[in-house]
Amino acid sequence: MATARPIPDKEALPKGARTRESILRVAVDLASVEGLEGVSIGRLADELKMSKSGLFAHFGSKEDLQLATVSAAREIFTEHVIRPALSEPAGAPRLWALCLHWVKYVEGKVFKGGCFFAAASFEFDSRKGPVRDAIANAMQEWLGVLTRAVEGAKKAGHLKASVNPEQFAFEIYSLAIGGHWGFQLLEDTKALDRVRVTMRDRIKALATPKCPSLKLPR
Amino acid sequence: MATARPIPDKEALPKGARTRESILRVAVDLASVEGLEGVSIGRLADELKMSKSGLFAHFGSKEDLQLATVSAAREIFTEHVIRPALSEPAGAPRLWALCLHWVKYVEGKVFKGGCFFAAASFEFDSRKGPVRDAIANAMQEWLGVLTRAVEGAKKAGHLKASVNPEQFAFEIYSLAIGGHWGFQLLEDTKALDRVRVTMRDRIKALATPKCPSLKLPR
DNA sequence: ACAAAAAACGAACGTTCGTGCTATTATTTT
DNA sequence: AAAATAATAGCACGAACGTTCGTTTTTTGT
Repeated sequence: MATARPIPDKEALPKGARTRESILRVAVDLASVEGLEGVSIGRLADELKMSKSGLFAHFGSKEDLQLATVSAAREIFTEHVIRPALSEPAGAPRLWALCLHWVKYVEGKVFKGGCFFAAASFEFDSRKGPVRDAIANAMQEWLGVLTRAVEGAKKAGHLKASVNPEQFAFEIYSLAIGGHWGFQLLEDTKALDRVRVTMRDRIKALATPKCPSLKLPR
Repeated sequence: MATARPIPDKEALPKGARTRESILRVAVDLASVEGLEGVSIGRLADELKMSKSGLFAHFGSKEDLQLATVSAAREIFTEHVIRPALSEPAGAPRLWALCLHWVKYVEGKVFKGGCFFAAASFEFDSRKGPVRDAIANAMQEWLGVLTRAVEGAKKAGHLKASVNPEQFAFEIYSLAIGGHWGFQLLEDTKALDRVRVTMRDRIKALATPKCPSLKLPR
């Protein structure tokens, strides 16, 4: 017979998976502040009020924990930046939405220490191994999303035919990471506003008359 | 009487200072790869074939070692990027020299793991304390150097009067850090070439007819 | 050359690191 | 409700961490 409760809406996941998720949610936050290598199992266990060994059992090793953390961060990133932009029409609006959502994602402290991948990228950029590869992979994909958005804007006739999508996607990415640096390290509260303006200026400089207007928020 | 050796040219520094220097030279290299927090005293001592305690005595604490490492890195950065550019005439040539020397400094692996400050910036960007402040300070100065170079280029009539120096300096910085990311993390060997081209394009887009030509190396 | 000072060492400290085990609880499934 | 399974806790390990201390070696100034 079925369970007496007619509302099986929530928590269909088994206990283990739920715990795992909450561990990873704390792990990504911690990693964005202390770095991925700086997230120790003991520290993580304290934060979650569980035993080191109990937590450890969810992952076979520290490296597996790091890989799981990277992929958890990837999902959160997709959720906050990529997915909302994909619901915008292809072309300049979608490209612009990617920019705006990225900035909002940093501004809104989705991760406590700013963008997880900004930290992880520069932490692992001269190492070897699967963790570095996972990070590089995620970033390659992100750059790919940006590149395709630029291509889409070209196809929609919003950007000039002379635009090089890889080049321009890289430029936008650079502005994003530069803004992150100004915001987080230099504590320049205006940094992210300026990034939005600069991004818009750059898009407009390469736009055709067909390009719809790009609105700054608020 | 003077020493028998008539060539007292080298090593006027006392022993302690010389050792300290060689420690810090290894420390910055190691930090550019493993991160500043990742440089352990034991590891550093192994690398230099000296005892942990002997090395430790040169610095009162790990934090002091980190601060010394930051300022050693700062000197190396100045030597490789800022000083050579200052011998160029103020204006677009000096701004362009800053760009080129920065790229060369990354490309030439002055630090084993790429730019020390790229790593350190993103490692400490959401922490507190004197180490973070020292890094932020150095980066603020670097941004200042870039900003003044843009101002100089405006004054020389090489850049349009409409150029906002802070804005444009930030843009150049962003391209630099973006290039570092492509080069180090994505292992894109063309990344730095593309950065040079993009930087030149951006300068030219804001240049007046008076602006001298900016040559790409090789 | 000798005495004073500085530098380097070796051992030990208390912690924390990642990682095994073996129990003991919770949760599912029957 | 009982049996089977999964999740967590407890404890211990060897290694590495930053740091302290007393001793020995090396450099320096006279």
